Amino acid sequence: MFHPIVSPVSFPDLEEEIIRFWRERQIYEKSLAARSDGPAFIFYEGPPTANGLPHPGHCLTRAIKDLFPRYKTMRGYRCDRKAGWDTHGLPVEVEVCKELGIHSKQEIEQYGVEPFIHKCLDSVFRYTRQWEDLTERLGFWIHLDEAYVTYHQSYVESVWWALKKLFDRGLLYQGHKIVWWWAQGGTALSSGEVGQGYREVADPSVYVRFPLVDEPETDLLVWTTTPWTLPSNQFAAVRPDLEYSVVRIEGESRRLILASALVEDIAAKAKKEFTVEKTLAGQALLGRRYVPPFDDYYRLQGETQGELKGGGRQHIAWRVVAAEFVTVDTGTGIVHQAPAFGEVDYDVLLAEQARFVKGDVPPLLCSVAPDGSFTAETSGYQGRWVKEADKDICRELRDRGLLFHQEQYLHEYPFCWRAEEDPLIQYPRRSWFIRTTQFKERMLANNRQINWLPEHIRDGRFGNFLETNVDWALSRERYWGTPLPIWVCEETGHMEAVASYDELLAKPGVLGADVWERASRQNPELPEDLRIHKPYIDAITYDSPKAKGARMRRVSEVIDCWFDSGAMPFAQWGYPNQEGSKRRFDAQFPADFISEALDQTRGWFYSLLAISTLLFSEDAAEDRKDTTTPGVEYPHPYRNCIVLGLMLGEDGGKMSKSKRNYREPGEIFDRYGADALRWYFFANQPPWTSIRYSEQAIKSCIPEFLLTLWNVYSFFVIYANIDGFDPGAEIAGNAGPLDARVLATAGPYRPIPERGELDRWVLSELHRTATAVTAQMDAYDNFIACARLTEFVDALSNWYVRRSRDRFWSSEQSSDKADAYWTLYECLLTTCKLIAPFVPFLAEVMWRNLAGAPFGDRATESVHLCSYPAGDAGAIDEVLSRQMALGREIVSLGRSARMGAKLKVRQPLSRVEVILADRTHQDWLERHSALVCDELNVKKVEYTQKADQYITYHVLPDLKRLGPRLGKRLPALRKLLNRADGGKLLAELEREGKLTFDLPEGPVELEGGDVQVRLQAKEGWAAAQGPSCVVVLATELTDELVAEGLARELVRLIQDRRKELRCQYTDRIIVGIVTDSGELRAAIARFDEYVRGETLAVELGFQPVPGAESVELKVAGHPLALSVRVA
RNA sequence: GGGCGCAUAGCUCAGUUGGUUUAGAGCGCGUCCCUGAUAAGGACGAGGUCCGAGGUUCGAAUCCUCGUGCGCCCA
Repeated sequence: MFHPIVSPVSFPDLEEEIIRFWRERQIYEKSLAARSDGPAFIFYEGPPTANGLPHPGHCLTRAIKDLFPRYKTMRGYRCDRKAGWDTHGLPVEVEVCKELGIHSKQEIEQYGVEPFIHKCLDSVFRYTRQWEDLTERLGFWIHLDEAYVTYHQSYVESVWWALKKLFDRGLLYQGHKIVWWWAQGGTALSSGEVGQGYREVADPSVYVRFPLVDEPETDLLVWTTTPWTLPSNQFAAVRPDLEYSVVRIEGESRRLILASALVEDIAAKAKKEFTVEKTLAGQALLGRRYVPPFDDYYRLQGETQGELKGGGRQHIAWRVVAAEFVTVDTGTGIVHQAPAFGEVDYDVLLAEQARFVKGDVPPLLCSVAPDGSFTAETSGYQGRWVKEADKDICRELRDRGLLFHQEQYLHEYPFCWRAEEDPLIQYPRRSWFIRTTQFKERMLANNRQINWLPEHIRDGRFGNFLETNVDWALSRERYWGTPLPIWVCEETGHMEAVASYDELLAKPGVLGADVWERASRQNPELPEDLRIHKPYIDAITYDSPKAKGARMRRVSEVIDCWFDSGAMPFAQWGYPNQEGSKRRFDAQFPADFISEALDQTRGWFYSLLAISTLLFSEDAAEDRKDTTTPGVEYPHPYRNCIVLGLMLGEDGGKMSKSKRNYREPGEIFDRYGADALRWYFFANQPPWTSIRYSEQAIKSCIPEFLLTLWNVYSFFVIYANIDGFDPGAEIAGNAGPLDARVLATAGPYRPIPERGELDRWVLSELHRTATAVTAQMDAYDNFIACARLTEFVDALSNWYVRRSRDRFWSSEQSSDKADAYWTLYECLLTTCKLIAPFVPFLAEVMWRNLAGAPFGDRATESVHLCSYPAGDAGAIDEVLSRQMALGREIVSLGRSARMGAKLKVRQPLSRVEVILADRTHQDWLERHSALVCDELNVKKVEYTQKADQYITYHVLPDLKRLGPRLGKRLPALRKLLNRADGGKLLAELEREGKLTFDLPEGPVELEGGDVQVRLQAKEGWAAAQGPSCVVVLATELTDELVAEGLARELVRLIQDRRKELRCQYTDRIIVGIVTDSGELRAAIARFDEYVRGETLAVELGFQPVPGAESVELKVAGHPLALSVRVA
């Protein structure tokens, strides 16, 4: 006996049961153990941050991350799944600040770094519980209790190991980074924060004269929107290939130089008359020296020259340089360069610095203090907030005759998102960099080997990003993060990187470890891992090897938390410090599969690739002083990467809590279940398209797929139980996975070729589906795989079961009936396995009943422990498949024709004629006439060859074949074929075996394969046409047919009545029909046996049934009173 | 401003290396069927200037260019 199915089904309740089952029986662990000898399929978990609640977007990521490991496991791979948590970084600090009601760094320091760090730690795992619940409820199998955690000492030490490697190879260096700086708060803002604060403001737009040194009567006309940066001017940039003009201004002796393209514009703006004296290329301006508007620096260094690497000497600043970014869209074509206050300006400085020999390089001039006020180097403005000084600077320039023109300029400018009135400024900060640019080509080569899904990521977004690689700005002037493990000698500046806490404590004269020990004694709850964090780690100092008595102190920075996550391939094992980590790392590198959303392109996808390329590339060996880590072939550290689209809210906008445009995951699970959500993710769109959250779409997955399959399963169980179909009794011993081989040992299980066509057909479709799904999943295409599964379940339900229903109902125990059971049983068992990775709960529920109920311990405990059915291509019967499809098409067309003629299916018809475009399968169809008759309720099917009365023939060229052969002659041929009589052409083709046409450029010969025949039904017939045939109905009705139609109508009414009376399936009834219609009475009398048989009526009379309620009804317009009661 | 992607039915989306004739699916809508899978199920139908404009080609939803709109990333 199978367990009876409770109706209506509640998928969420069933799923909860399965979760308990998996947990109690440790099915996940068993699924791993069962493949312990299998090849490895390596999966990396991109660590989420648990300091916020998960939303449906996270469900998508986690569902995809579950799907492929499950699939691969069933395919025999061993797929360990180690969870991970990202715990460091600015978002955590921001959360804590919100909680404390503070925001500047100064306020954090006032609050105290130590308690602040403790708060960060608390915050990190605030929502872990919700994440873990979600993970389990979604059916995401992953080892949560063995998760790697980025703040753990072992993890941090791995990161340190990597950083030390880079440091020792000279790949870690200090430089300046121009950041968006919140001067009032004393902190840099991340790009995300900056993006939030853009507002449109009016800033001064000034055109300033820079007189040339060697031609004092001529000025460069320079444009800027930040007058306060002028005191820090170092260069003026032009584009060498642009044309510049020297112009004389009406009524003035001085001349101006500006881009030719802008002469008219600027003359108009200044309302002056310009006369172009001569033009010259930007190239000719390069190297020309000018006098900057403010001379605090110029006074001291204006004449300073430095030695060039290529030989010769040049002035270090205040001359014209080349820059590609110069445009003539705005400004003057000559751009003021203050490298301290602009990223592109800074790049210009770096390029200049690179030209000079060490010691002579141009310095970075910065006349602004970190608090945004001018320093003493800007006499006259010292102490003033720069933005506020703009006006006075402009006034001074005008007074000194240097301001050529001034206007207002509307543009987007960032403000601090926490202090709306504070504009941000670009400002240079000392920062640590990783020399990734040196590895650009290797990263690109590595990237080329990665299988990106979708493909365009490789050369598109990600490839482009790598092409424009800049050195990784690693350090952050923050508190909660992996401390940069570099100690500096306070006297000599000598630096050392440290790779572990023990290594640090082993340094000579080490001091300060007691700070942690004291804190730990005071508060024993603090995890040991904190000792490697700020502020405790900062307290640790040791003797400098370079200067007696001097101390080595740690730099103050922490690192970018993207480096943390990018280090996970080795850091998750604590490599190389932890016991056994080398073995684990080697065995789990590189990953076969990772997946995250598109926003990780510059995040995790990059950090993984960059770190791996720098540390582990085969050809990186030349840059390494040691060879302890073996080089690895590309690609690494991941081979296949599905880049998920972003998930949008119900309204198409960003998912947002306040807009309530999505539902909490927990609620989705309770209403529809995890399988519905998973199927919605997998089956509704390729994973890389952006996906709009749609509750309706999630809901509709249930009837579209889950419930359809469930109904087939339910149908099977109901009748198997009624009939006593018991596979457990027919199969001896261990039944294991109940695959075809095991089923074949059952006595009544007949070899497939001996079974009926419908059985052979559905089993062929089953193998076709399994083969296709496996191929698609191997190619990481879950969407197409799901489409195949949907098609199969539809075919199983709406064709196989529907066509087989009476076989299950028949009362005799025939071999045909047994075939039906064994066929459907096999289909359901295999389908369970096929859908298991996608909808693991439903698959398990069905498996536990279909296999577990009859076999108990003799069957595999869980469907997830079974092997995935890869399908047998040899078991696919293409011919039968085509034949059945034709049969279904004929039926469909027949119904369409009935619709057109308004002849309901209940009205029997005498005949249907089918005209096939291609008669290859006509014999087969003729042998299956019964099927068509039954479906269409007709007495006879005829396959007509000469059907000129019903249809016209069109002979069409097979374009794919003829296109390449005929080329430009094709349109003429098409015209000819179009005009010709199709019937005659066909006759000729049949007679001659070929068709010959005279085209303008010579004759053309076509054979049968070059043309396709299309049929078109003529007007005036109850006909319908499809791609391969036309179906024509005989519409004339005899009295006999009408009577039978009436009888069928009556049967329906009686069945309705049975249902209203809540009759059991097996109840016999007594029926009375009172009617004045002679026609109806005649029909009943004529089809008495039929009506009684269908309705299980033991009596069928024309009198009211005593004791039964009589209901007034109509059949085809004939009124009647119907009384029914159980016999 | 730059890069990447997207634009197909009322809605959500497919559309495989270009193949013209009838461009598909689901939902929704309309008409109907079935009533022994039954608080289900099914059939049929209507609905499209494939964003716009050029181009390549015998042939373009598909390839190219430009434009428009939207999204993401970066400035």
